[in-house]
Amino acid sequence: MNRPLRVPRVDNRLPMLLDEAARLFGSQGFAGTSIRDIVRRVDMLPGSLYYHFAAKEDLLAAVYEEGVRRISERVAAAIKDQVDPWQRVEAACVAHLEALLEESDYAQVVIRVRPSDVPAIGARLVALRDRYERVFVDLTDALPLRAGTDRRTLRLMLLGALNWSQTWYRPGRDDAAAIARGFVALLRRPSNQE
Amino acid sequence: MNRPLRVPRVDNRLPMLLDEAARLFGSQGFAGTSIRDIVRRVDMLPGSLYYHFAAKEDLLAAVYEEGVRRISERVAAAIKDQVDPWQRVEAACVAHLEALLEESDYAQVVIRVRPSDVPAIGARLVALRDRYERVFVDLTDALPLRAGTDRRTLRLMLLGALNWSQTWYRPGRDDAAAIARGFVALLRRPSNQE
DNA sequence: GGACGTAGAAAACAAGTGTTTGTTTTAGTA
DNA sequence: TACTAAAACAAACACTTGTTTTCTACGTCC
Repeated sequence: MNRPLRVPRVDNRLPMLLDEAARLFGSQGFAGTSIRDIVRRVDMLPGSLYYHFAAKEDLLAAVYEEGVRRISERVAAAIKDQVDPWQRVEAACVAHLEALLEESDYAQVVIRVRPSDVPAIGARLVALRDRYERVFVDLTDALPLRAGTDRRTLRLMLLGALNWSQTWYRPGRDDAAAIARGFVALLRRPSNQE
Repeated sequence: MNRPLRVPRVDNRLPMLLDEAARLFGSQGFAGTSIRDIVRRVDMLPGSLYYHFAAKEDLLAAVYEEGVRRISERVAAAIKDQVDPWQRVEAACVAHLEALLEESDYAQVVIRVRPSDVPAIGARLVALRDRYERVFVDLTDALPLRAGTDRRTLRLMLLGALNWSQTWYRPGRDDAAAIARGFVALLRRPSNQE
């Protein structure tokens, strides 16, 4: 009979390890971050990481998965109370961007790291990201749009603009929620004057 | 009297070297590409690269600069004949995206590589990119928009959506020009039905 | 109290990294 | 023919990379 109860030790540094990995993968990318970079701040030796993960890629997969979990959670909580389709989209975008820019290193990894950069687990990462973005498919499908408007294009434009903001956003100067609302407003209200 | 004319050799492989560097930096990033990766396909030895460039970063700088030059050229040619502000923006976006997705490996590098990933030349890269994007500042400033519309937000949204398309675009399935026109149309015409 | 799983330390491994150094080949010039 | 610069070769440099192996302290459970 196998043992269902595994008792973790109190001095377990795995959480710290994941946090640091998220911080570095998110800011320097996968190839730009070495295992020694990660373990250094956790006061661990390089080899010790391999007790928790079989390979560097698996560490990334764990961080990436946690990142998807955290964004999904934030977005789900944000749209829960909204009923108006446009307000639901706006709430989701604000939550997405706040998680991405101001809250979680884990979320940054999801946006920053390209699955194609890590062939060994690329398919897994794509599946995770697709599963998350399905929320936005539903949200944009519910929008009352003029006939002929391409909903896929609208969704790709919105998510693209949000995700790219990671490259120019500077904390203090910019405000994540304001940016997200600004993008949604541009799609919702006409900008032209014809 | 010294000789201003230096005759380059005919078997000079520098152009091939730059092409290959652009291809790899664009598809695998800076840290993800080794010097041996680059020189291999050009039938060169690692050390020979250092006759042309003092460091790996300088090779990237050369590729990046050429990338900016190529996109700028394409965009300038595209807007030259247009007079209507919205059509100028559309032409610029189509040219930007076609260069980025279908034409030039060099252009991909400009979008793919983050200046912060290469601290040694980061400031130079930022300056180059800023200089290019100034075209879009002028283009969006000329748009006839309703009072109160934030032009910076509009520009960041447009460029962000375009640049991010690099992550999901697949040749054959997608069409760069159509994507660009779709994005511009969403900003130009109202999508809602209020 | 012996067995066992946890969470690492310690040290090394082979392969790969950017780079340097001395030398060679090629070709135009005086 | 002698000289010089261009462009690369050949081989190594010191260091970093991801990973493996062996050993050890600690707590839990029968």
